[in-house]
Amino acid sequence: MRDRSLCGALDKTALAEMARIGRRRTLAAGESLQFEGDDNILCANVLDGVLKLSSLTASGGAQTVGLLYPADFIGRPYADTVDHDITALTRAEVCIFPRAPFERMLAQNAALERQLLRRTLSELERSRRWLLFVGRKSAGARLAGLLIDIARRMAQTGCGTDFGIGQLIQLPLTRTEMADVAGLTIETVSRELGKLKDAGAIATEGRRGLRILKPTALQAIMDSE
Amino acid sequence: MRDRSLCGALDKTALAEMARIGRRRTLAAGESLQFEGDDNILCANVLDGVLKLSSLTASGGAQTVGLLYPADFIGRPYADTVDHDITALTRAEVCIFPRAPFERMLAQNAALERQLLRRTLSELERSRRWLLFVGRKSAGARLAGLLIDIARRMAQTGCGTDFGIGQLIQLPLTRTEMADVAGLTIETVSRELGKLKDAGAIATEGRRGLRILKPTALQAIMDSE
DNA sequence: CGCTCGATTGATCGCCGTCAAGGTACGTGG
DNA sequence: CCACGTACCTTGACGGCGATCAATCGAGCG
Repeated sequence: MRDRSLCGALDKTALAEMARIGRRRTLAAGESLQFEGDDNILCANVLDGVLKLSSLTASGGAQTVGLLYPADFIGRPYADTVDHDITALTRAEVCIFPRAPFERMLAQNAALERQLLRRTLSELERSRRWLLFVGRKSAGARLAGLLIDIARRMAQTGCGTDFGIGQLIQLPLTRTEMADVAGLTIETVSRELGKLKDAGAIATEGRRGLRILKPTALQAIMDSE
Repeated sequence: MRDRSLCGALDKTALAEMARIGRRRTLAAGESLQFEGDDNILCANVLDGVLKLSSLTASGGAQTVGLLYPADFIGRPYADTVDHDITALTRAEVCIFPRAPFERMLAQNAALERQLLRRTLSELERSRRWLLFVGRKSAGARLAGLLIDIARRMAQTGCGTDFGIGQLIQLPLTRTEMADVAGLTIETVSRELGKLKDAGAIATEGRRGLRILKPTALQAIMDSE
């Protein structure tokens, strides 16, 4: 896993330095690493589990603006305050770096900085693609897109295999959390999941089990409108 | 302006190198610099004018995922293909760098790379904040937010002043383009602008003239729901 | 002055949010 | 192992916001 994370860019001494300033922390599901508005004092790497990046709106509703999987980077170097809440969706493990020494490492290690730049660029791209979804697509399409994205990421994380047809996936999100990502309500999520089941595109197993039975059908729904 | 752009990070020899590989180009309003799916062969800096980053949906509708103002950076180093159309909204001037030599410069110039990293991080943050808007806010709130954002950016660009009450702003977007940014239809944009006028928050002058008469009222609408 | 494209205004419809009532998974304790 | 309770999820009825369809208006240009 190390080679997919930031640390893939590092040589031996840099790795040692990284290990020196970092410390592991385990988060329980629902536990938050930081809140919007906090002083920005840390960066981190996700080692295990899934976390969300979210903001609260005035009316109490939440909008999740990103999901974080193993090997993803957390934090925003050079900023003074934190822009979003970061909360563990599942039990999660992260490797935390205090921001100041981390920035010092960045300054001294061009390879690390380049890696972070690449990562940030592709995160920006992800965010923009999702913006298109939320801005223009129907509830069904958004949900299909979310499921496909989750399935892909979980498969990568799990064991490097592509996600196979009918394989059981453990969803890292509750219905409420899926609604927060997609910009929908929990009721709509439930109904649209029902439709996807009726269409035979997916099957559910308990609250968090999911099987994708017809990837192409699901993709078609995602692309439609 | 140079000190707000990427080039602010450069020393004299680097600036000369940059000038050597870059070439200016003028775009007419509506002209595109690149299209989604193209080979990724260029990066650029916006010198003047406003451009949009957009994607087309299956049904022909467009979603604009970002606006680009003077000093903003265009392009995605390290990627093979282009993710979005880039189109000039107004007559615009850009400074184009072929991607390969630009990446070579990045590799040799840590300060330039750091500057680009900072820029990308804040662009990611902008994108996520807008995601929250599009995901959760009413049509009126989205439009108010868009107007405030445009006013701020245009004021910065224009002459460094904060945007004053009642000052005339030339909108760089048509109604259709505003709709594409906000994820609305042109009719809804028109109606919501009407409401904002009725409320005395703004005044319009011809198609593209805008005055913000009550910034606080506008901000309240933006924050509401 | 007239033409054309963009903007406005009106009428109607449908998706999805809201409110409300069960129903089901899953953990806890007997 | 089963009963129970709670939190999560599903399902239904209804209403409103914004999309869609359609007609008119008006600005800006030749």
